[in-house]
Amino acid sequence: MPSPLIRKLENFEKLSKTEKQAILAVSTMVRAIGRGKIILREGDEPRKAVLIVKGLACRYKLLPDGGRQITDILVPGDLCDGRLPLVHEMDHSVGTLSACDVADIDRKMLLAIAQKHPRITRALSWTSLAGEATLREWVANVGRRPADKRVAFLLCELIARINAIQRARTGGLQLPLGQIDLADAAALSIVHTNRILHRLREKKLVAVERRSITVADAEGLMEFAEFDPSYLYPNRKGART
Amino acid sequence: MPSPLIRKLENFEKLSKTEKQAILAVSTMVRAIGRGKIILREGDEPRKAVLIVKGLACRYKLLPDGGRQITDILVPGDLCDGRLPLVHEMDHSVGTLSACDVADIDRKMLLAIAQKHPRITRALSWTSLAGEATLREWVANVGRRPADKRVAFLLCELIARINAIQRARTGGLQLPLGQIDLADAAALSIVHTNRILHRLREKKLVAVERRSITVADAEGLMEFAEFDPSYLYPNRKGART
DNA sequence: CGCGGTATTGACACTATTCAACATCAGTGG
DNA sequence: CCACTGATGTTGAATAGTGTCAATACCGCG
Repeated sequence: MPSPLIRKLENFEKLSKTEKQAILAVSTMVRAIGRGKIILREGDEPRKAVLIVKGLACRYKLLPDGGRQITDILVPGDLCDGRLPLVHEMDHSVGTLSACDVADIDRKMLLAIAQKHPRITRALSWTSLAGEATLREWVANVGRRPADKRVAFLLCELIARINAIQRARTGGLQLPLGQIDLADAAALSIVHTNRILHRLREKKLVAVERRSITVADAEGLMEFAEFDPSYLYPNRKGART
Repeated sequence: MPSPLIRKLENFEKLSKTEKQAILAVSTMVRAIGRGKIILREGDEPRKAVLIVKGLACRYKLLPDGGRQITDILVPGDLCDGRLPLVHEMDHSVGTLSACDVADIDRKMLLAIAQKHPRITRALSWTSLAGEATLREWVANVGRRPADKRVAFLLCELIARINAIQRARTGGLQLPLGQIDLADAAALSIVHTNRILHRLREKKLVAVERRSITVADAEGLMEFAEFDPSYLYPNRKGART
């Protein structure tokens, strides 16, 4: 499988063979991580950039009362520590939601590549913009949507983002996502998340198994959630309805 | 008053006289805007960067059901359209929460300055990182905090950010903020926001007037909200508790 | 002076949380 | 290979927290 990072960047900027090669060259150090593991901890100073190659991960914050709020889900092609040219202290943690393959990327090498290939830099800037837009969408989602649409919205975003880096999708898409994690992302209790999922299942929009949710009717789910994916592509004009 | 943008950037990078001059030179076109006006509309392609010089503004999204979710509050020194080197379509709107003075900054000029002065570019990158961290904090705040701490948290962030660009603070800080706007930021109903404010007033933490909230006891409010401002300064190490 | 936006208050409905008990599954070690 | 065990999922009932509705008060502005 080609690097999902290339797939992701090419959604924003067409890359030359040389540029793709350069990206491939830095993302060779792939290692497997189990589910529920911590990749980066709040307060850490990340030494290397970590690329999600396979599986799902998330950014999250722990609250004083022990609660956890997931602020972003990472799909293959996503980099853990957002902006590259700067070292900093993590304001949040990153952990896996499923078993993952990740690639460790040396920050200096990544920076060197970015400086050599302006198109890559620009593509990375786009991903950063998309990331910010996604966060705003999450604030609105968590703050103002009713629970059922909120959960549906999250699932819609996930399949949209995964589809953007995986071609040739056929039928439903299975997400390796447990209900506890879904609850922490939707800012709902586990019990309520469970009930909402059952409701979505009754509407034939999703199928639920242990630690996996299959989107059965992506069209219907998007309609139900009133999902407009244009925020994921800040470079495309007029995509907005 | 010196440019609040300089104040803000100097929280991240010490700037030379030349650099300050350069910033001052591009932010001369100041104009006044009334309260409740739209500065940038979702879907627009912003032609110029807009700097808040005085007053409060906000980013917000409108939802299909007519609701409004504020995703970020802009204080003096903040730029409306986040990232500079890129033109794009707004995924959200920007509007004023109080009467404001804003400066229109030509994007090309700003870009030219950034290219000439790496320290300015770096400072802008820091502000961008801080902005992302703030958004994550908002997701956690709106998603997981009880209503009273949520409102308190918002007020704490506001005074922290305003204090960062205004020296010589004495006593309580008055925020020109109506309850409707506060409700849209906290993701609460107007009625409930009103009751929460009364509760905070009973605790002698704030004073409420028409379209203005005065933080009477900043220390107490921060303690009550469990507010840790370190996310606002991603460049400072070890600030985290 | 009247009008519209804002703030306030009470009653009520509803959504979501909590608690608790139980079912189920996957992994582990004996 | 099986039994144990801890994590996950499921369900019902009681409760707390918020939202909605509606009526009123208030203020600034035209």
